[in-house]
Amino acid sequence: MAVAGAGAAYRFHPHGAGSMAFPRPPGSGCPYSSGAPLSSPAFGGATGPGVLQQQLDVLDYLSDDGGVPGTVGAPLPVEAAVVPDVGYCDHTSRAAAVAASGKIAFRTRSEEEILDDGYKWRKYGKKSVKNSPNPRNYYRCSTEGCSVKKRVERDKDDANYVVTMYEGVHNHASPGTVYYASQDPASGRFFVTGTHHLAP
DNA sequence: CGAGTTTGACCGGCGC
DNA sequence: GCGCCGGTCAAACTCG
Repeated sequence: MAVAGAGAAYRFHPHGAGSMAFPRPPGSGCPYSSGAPLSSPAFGGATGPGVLQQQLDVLDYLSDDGGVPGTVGAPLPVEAAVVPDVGYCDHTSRAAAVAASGKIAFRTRSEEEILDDGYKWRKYGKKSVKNSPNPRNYYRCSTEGCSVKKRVERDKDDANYVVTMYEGVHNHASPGTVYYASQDPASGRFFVTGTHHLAP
């Protein structure tokens, strides 16, 4: 896919989508590779003003039905459920389907299982699942009227990674967290280079 | 005391 | 039809 090379940054804004025109037709090109929202040059690992460097340093796009890594996909982890413009850097129909369904999964290298994505989540269940030694945790957006859910579990192959699956689209504004990511041209994987918590 | 978490029970979907 | 499994519910519990 036509993604800019190392250091090219993706800027994800929870409210940046403007309208909720979702989804954009696949194949219309990656809005990020064309430059628009990610013209922020402060990336490539640099921590710009207001950017909080966090421990999330690796992202892996996963499918929504089993977490098969490797597909170069939406570089949008946390904001995926918020910004409909997710998944368009992935030109596979599968990823488009994932985006269209409001489901997205990704893998994050983090010590923390709960990533601060700007929303408030309420845990409603925990279950150990087959084929994984780690339990899966179930969360619901605690905002009244919002039915977005997410599942969080440790990667069965590498406990250093947390697999998060979002389902649904928030119907409300979030306190706001902007995620910055860039892609490693060698591996094709996306890296979170920083986050920016917006003022409420 | 209210909000959030824990945890066992329950339910529905799916494969055999 | 049956059993397994993932997802959800809800009562009890914890914490601030």
